[in-house]
Amino acid sequence: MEADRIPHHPDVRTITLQRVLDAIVDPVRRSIVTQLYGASGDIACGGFDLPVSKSTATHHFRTLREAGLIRQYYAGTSRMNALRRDEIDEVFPGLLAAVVTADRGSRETANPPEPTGQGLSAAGSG
Amino acid sequence: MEADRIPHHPDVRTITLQRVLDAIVDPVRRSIVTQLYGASGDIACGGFDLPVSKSTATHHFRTLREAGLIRQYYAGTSRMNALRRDEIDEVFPGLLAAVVTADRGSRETANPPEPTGQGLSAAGSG
DNA sequence: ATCAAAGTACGACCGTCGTCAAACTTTGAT
DNA sequence: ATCAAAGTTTGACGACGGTCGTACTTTGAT
Repeated sequence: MEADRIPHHPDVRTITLQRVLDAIVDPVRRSIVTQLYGASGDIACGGFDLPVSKSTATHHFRTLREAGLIRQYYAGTSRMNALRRDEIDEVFPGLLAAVVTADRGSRETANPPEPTGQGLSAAGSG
Repeated sequence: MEADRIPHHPDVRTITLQRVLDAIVDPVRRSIVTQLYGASGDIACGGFDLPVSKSTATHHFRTLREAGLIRQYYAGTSRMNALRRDEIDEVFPGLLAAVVTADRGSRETANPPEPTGQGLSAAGSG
């Protein structure tokens, strides 16, 4: 049956700052949020670049959903993820934008991918 | 000796988003930040309203300091705490403001002090 | 009907973190 | 010199959470 295929999503009024922070404090989950924030549309669970196993990823998506940060729905066998951007911004103005902006900046300087190479292509940092 | 009385403070350039979020995700520490944000000046460790023991408070202040969120200095036997507001806003624009704003709103609706009687009288329970 | 793909659910493991009490240090007042 | 106030340090404890592998479910294609 497809009963539990419609997971529970918290109402926007029941979203708490504590849960939102608990969600985005994890680097994997924050990466998911950042990827969704910059994407043009929704993304399937398998469409993210994540350094964890599938079962762990499921755990993270569930945490994000229960915190109220994402909305999940099925499309075939794929589970799509949508960022609840406007709703979050309604209850916590500026929070998501500030975190995503900070996160993007952090990833620039955090993953120095061994510039051993001679690649001059787009080495622009700044 | 007063050597270790000058605790280490990270340079603003070494402040990371991960540490900042790890710091403010804890409700006690976030409360400290919020109180500092709304204060007119610096506050001694003992000047905060915190629901934990002194040793635990020390631990939280240290975490905040090492994350780069506060600056600590002595004034007699009291250790003063200053929010590194401008510096944080420089590296993570809007983050502190968004979190503090959200936190204030949360505390409003988080401690419903038994609104049983819609009385205008402050039902002080403490 | 069969099979592969995409996720989920369930335990288990283990490190981290928040918590406290007790002992200690430094400072300032008497 | 003595004492109190303000924090710190240390060690211990317990809970929570991120991780994985395995088994399972649902869907869509053959």
